[in-house]
Amino acid sequence: MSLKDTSENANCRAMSDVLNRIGDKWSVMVVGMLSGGTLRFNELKRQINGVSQRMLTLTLRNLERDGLVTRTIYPEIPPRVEYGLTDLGKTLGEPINALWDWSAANHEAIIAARLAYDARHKETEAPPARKYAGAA
Amino acid sequence: MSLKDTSENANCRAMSDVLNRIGDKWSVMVVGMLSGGTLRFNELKRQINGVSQRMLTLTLRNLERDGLVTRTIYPEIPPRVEYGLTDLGKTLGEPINALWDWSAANHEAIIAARLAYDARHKETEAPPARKYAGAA
DNA sequence: CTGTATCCTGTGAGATACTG
DNA sequence: CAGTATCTCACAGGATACAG
Repeated sequence: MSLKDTSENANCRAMSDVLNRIGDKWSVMVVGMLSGGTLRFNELKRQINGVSQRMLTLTLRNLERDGLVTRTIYPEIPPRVEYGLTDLGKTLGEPINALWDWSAANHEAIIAARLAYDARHKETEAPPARKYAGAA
Repeated sequence: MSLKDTSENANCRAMSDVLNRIGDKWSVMVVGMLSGGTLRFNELKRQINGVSQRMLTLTLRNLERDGLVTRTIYPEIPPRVEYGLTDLGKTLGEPINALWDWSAANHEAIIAARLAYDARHKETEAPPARKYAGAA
């Protein structure tokens, strides 16, 4: 199925749906982390630099709900919870990896393109504090 | 390069950066549309169902800035502007397609997982308004 | 340790109106 | 037709405090 099918809402919605998960950087991080094996909550939190407890919890819940991540509670004291990828989660790892590779391969090109673009438009574009053209 | 490298900030940032573009559904749509050939502004607007003029403009600007999309102005009356993919944009199409395929293939599984999850948690837990912004 | 509830802020994004 | 500017609202997400 090609990308051209916006009118075909079924696929379009599927993609949007998945994109909402993929596009979330924390989800991607979590899937990446867990691809190396199961981890506990705080292990994840430590390894994923910059994630807040709240976001990690929400991310994990969403991933779990979508059937991508498993959550195993060990009713001990202190409590222990381990997260891992489901089979579905593992298959998702592949397209994500493709994207990761693409990013690594082309990030520089993008940066360069941005610089070029900005340079190109610095001449054309006017300063930010310009409201009306009243007097000047 | 594996996904495991959050500590390795270079790749991590590259990924985040790219993800910010990929994660945006309009960007994905535009790239998808343009993969079939160049289109004019309003052609895009019509074909991408639900996009506002504003968002389409912003999306196109970002894609152009990132070197993924070309913008060609024909100084006619009425004005005509055509958008197309750059080579870089085309290469991006491939991982995106992989994701698209994954979505198509696994969307049902995800839907099912969600239903299962919701059912599983309706018994255990019974909070109707799960979002904090709900009742206020 | 593993979460949930709350507050607060910035930003994303639609609607609308105007310009060239 | 193509695009910019502005207003507005909702929501994502960080910080924090509390609970099991």
